Amino acid sequence: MEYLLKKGIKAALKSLYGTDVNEELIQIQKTRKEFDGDMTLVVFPLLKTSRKSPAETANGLGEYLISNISAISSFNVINGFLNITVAPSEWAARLKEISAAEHYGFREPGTDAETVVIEYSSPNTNKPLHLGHIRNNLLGFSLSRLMKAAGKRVVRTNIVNDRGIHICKSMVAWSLFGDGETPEKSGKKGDHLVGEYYVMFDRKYKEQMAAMEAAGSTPEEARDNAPLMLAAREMLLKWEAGDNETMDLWHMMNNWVYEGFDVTYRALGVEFDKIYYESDTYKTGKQLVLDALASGLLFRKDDGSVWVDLTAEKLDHKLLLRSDGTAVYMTQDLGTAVIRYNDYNFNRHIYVVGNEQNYHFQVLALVLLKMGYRWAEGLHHFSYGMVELPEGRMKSREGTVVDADDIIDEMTGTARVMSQELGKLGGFSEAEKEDIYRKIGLAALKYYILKVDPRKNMTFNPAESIDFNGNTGPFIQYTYTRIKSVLKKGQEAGIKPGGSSFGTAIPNQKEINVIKLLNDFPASVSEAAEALSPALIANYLYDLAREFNQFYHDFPILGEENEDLRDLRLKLTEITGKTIENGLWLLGIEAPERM
RNA sequence: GGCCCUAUAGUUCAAUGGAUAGAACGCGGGUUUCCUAAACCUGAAAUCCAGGUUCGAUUCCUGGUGGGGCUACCA
Repeated sequence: MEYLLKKGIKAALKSLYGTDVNEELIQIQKTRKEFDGDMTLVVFPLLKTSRKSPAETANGLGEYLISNISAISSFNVINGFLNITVAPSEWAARLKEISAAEHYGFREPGTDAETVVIEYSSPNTNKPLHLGHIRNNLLGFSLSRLMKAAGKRVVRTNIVNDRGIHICKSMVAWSLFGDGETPEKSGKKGDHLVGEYYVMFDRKYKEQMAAMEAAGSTPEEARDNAPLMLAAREMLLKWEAGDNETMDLWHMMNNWVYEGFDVTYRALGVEFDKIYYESDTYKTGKQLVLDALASGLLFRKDDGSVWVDLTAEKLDHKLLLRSDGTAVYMTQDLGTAVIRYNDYNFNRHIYVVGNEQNYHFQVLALVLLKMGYRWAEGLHHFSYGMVELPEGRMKSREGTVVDADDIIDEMTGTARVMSQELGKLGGFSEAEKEDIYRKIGLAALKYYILKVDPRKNMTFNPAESIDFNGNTGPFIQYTYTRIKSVLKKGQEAGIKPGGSSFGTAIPNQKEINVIKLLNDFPASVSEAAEALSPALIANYLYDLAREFNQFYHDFPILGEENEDLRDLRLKLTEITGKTIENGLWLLGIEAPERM
């Protein structure tokens, strides 16, 4: 419709002023609610062409459009804005078209579809997932669905940071103080158990340092020579040497963690197609670095460490291999990227990683390009802001971390309390009720996080918990369940939408408002996929749910006597339901039948 | 010090360079004979400061100020 209007305006300008105007000057936007009309042309950019006042120009164009385009029923001019009204019957026709398209808004991947690899989650195996990981997982998962809906071939991956000194720390602490504790014996979730030993390491290490300093050591000596640190370093060396006992311990503890992570991932509803482990990729990275060094692309310092010089790119020197030849983070990521390219031949690779690593990913792409990998141009760091608490940043050392499992439980619990207060779940079994509470609680959590512009830091206040009213996930779910309920009642009453006369009724303004939004859905999906922004979908859904509720509140649907009108409204309801369902799917939020 | 991100009602979030800056929570009023009141209606309340570009700036540019991040032989 917008395209039609644009064409019409171009023709109007040609006919009125005899000029072909650059399309960029024809700015069409949605008419703001407080004015009459559906679409608005901003006439200011056209004044140079018309050489007339804004009002005259707008009126001239309006007259032309109204007599040349039948779909346009009227226009008005305010302050240089030409508000154009599309005939209501035209909107009814649009609704009919929309209802005819089964999966409108979602595209099937063609044979020439881009392959997009999306890496997200990327946990360390020394501690449980926290609130920051939740934002990461939700964004990554939703992005993968957006990409899929936009017709891309999507590979969802996860890289597990399963090696390094930090992993050895929890292994050392468990060996020394664990007394054979296991998840089974303690009843603790595996990742939480391992996390406790990581924290214990840090605490005991600090005690040792304090004792050494009290005995006359300098802080540096204490830091480097505390028995626990020596033990952790020794264990890392043993690990790299493949020592059997160490490897067994490592496997055992990592498996505890993976079992714990799986529970959290399942609760969050996120999935992966392929999981990579740094313990598998770091060697490839090392080899890449050594090859590049041999080709003279890198340089070695006197102490034997290997560096890349990025001063030409306005960055500095970056370490790629330690003086003892071991790999660093960058080394592993180089290896992982190359392995992934070999695995999937991707066109694009999206890394969902926090913005504190902007520099890291800038360097990663540059180093790969320097090594001659042209595909590195397709690497994209999807950089999101941190989740802060009202007291400030979460710090694991200070114990101000919000645990992912805890927050999920808390949200479900809040949903349970709210639901029971409303008391609308009569006739459901306990298990069914729990399932609904879980869906609602998670929707609240997911929506709360996804509706925010990913680039921005966001504040999460666990004490106040999350709203279930207003611009929230449960509000959208609620709207969906109302729709389901109406459709069901209609069915029971034998009212079938879409009879032969469907499309003859003329929608009122509130109905048109809903139709307009439904009409926008496909564009919103591709826009959100383009902009990598689940927040756009979230806000779209809220608009739609609100607009629908306003219509729903004022007009009867099943009780409407006029069959054509009832048909229109039922169809409108049905399509809104489908659209909300699709939109929620994009956000990874479940749509309950009842709540 | 250098580099990057960010600043909007009391709070949490919106706004392709366009009209009177939208919502939600909270606060103040209302609306249930009717398909779900987790709803609907309604009131008060905001663009960090100073310049610049533009017919027009919350948006773009410059300079301040505040907040955050990076600048590790941690990951």
